[in-house]
Amino acid sequence: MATKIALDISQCAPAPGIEPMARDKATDIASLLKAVADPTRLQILALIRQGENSQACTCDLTGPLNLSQPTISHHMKKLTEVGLLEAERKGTWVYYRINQKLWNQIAQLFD
Amino acid sequence: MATKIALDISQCAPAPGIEPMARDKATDIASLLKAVADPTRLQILALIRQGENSQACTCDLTGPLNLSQPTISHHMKKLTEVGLLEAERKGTWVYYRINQKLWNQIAQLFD
DNA sequence: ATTATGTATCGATAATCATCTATGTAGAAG
DNA sequence: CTTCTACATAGATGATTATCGATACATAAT
Repeated sequence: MATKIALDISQCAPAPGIEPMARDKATDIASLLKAVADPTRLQILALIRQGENSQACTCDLTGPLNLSQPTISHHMKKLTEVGLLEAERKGTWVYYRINQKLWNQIAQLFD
Repeated sequence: MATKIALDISQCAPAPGIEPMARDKATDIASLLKAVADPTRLQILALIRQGENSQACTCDLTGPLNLSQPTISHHMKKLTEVGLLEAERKGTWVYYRINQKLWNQIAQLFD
């Protein structure tokens, strides 16, 4: 005798063909966004953008942000590592500029 | 006899009138960006955007992302707390949609 | 050489967080 | 009422990280 199979229509059935964004890509984008997702670094970026020639050195930032020089240096490294800042040494100073191309690419992530 | 004062031109002298972005504002923006700056949540958002009606429920995501249900639930909460996701209950399911207005505002942060 | 200024690195610490298992809650169906 | 499915919450844990003081490195000036 044939057993009746309950056709359970109310099961969660995610679309089988749906593939998530590649984990590597997601991790890369997350690293970039993580660099920006910090209040101090947002303030740093804003200060650089409004600075003369859109650049600034570390010592320009410790005062306004009321943070120690190693802390600022730490943030500059984070932002430079992901390519969002570019550094140029001039004498004792190191000037940081924003990588506009990468900056624009962030905006495009949210189109 | 007048003493000669050394005019030390090579001191770091940040522009005095420069005020940094308000800390509260920076913290708010950082909170929003922190919610997005995670590989799993980026995958979740991408899955929702490519899903039917641009929405998805939790059980649609555990499979493709290979994560436990509580972990997915945790991420949904994070995204909902900052307003990036909106939840609607329909029976046992909870459907999540993206808040397009806020999504667009993120892009405008990088104009 | 020595000193002074700007920057980077090191080591430590406290806080945040992504993930899990276990458990609780809510709605639907028998 | 009991059971099943979907979702949420609690507690624990290991990893990451923002910050600092101390110290090292780099460049310029005396």
